[in-house]
Amino acid sequence: MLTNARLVYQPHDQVRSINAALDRAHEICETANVRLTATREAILRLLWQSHQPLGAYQLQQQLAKITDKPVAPPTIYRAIEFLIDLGLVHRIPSLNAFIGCPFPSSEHSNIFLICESCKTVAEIADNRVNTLLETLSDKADFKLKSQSIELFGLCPNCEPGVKDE
Amino acid sequence: MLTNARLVYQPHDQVRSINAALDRAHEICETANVRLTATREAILRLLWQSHQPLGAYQLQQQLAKITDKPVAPPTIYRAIEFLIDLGLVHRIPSLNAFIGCPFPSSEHSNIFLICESCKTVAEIADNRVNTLLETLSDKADFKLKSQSIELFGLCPNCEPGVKDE
DNA sequence: AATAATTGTGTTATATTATAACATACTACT
DNA sequence: AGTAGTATGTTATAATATAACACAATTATT
Repeated sequence: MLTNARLVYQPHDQVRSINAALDRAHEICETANVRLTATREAILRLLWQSHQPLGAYQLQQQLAKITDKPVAPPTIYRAIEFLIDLGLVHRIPSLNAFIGCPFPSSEHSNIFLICESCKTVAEIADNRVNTLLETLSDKADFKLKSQSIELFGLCPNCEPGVKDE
Repeated sequence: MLTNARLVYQPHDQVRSINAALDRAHEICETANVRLTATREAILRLLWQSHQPLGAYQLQQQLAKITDKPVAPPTIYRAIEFLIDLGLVHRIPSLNAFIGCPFPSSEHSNIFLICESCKTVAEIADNRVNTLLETLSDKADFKLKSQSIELFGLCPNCEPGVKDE
């Protein structure tokens, strides 16, 4: 099981992990022979900085603060689409919002743990889930291509009494 | 495994199954002591008639054809909310659309098989998925409450060559 | 280096989905 | 019939997303 749950739920060295992730993103773009432009990188950084998923218009506002050159929705959506295609960002359909992917290289289908209280989203990838869903799809004669799995509940920081070990 | 895949993917006696389902819906409402009004029933019927999920504004259009008394969006959304609360209808977040639930009494979490070609949606409920997702949530110290599982791919009618047995 | 081809962004307008707020009507109970 | 609760009507608008076309930047080609 691959997950960023610990990172998301506990304090850690954000700056370092984001810089490492951005380096990784640049590599990925170089390999794919596409450009991680300033706008795209800025949006990716904003998404990685936030453990809450951000909507397109929230990204627009936050960008405006940084660059003081306001950017219109189409640009935001185009950048998001670009990042999603590379697997660097995911869309959370039930929230109409986007979140940075912590392990972009993985081909696993991703499972999102969405905290209904603090809105934090952690991510899990697990092969058994994929296998099981494949099996079920087969039984229904359904040719599975991709999937979106969203789990709603309470993260350890919001679930009272359980956190201490 | 509980599923309506066969019903959805193959021709069958629609009228009869819808009437049976509507009877069932009336029972459920009576038990819950709530009212299945004309508008609510009409929307439920439309959703059950369609194997494709319908958006709120599609429902509005279709209602207009039947009743020639046009209904505004808030009414549509209110009816949908009512039906969702009773478990008679589900929202498909990635499509911003709604679909009738074939086995409303079940407490199982539902898995949607969304055909990317014909947009037909079948539904599966399977306990092993629930169990597995529970286990994974536990490991991440996440208190699971509900879930949305959407599978994208091709239904047997759209997947070339596979259908015949 | 100049030009063409490709890719990315700006800009305007608008489509699509969803809800807020308040008024009116309907239903069930006493 | 009167009243409380529930449901719908109505108007306006919020929030999310995209179409269409112009312009700019980057890369490739000669």
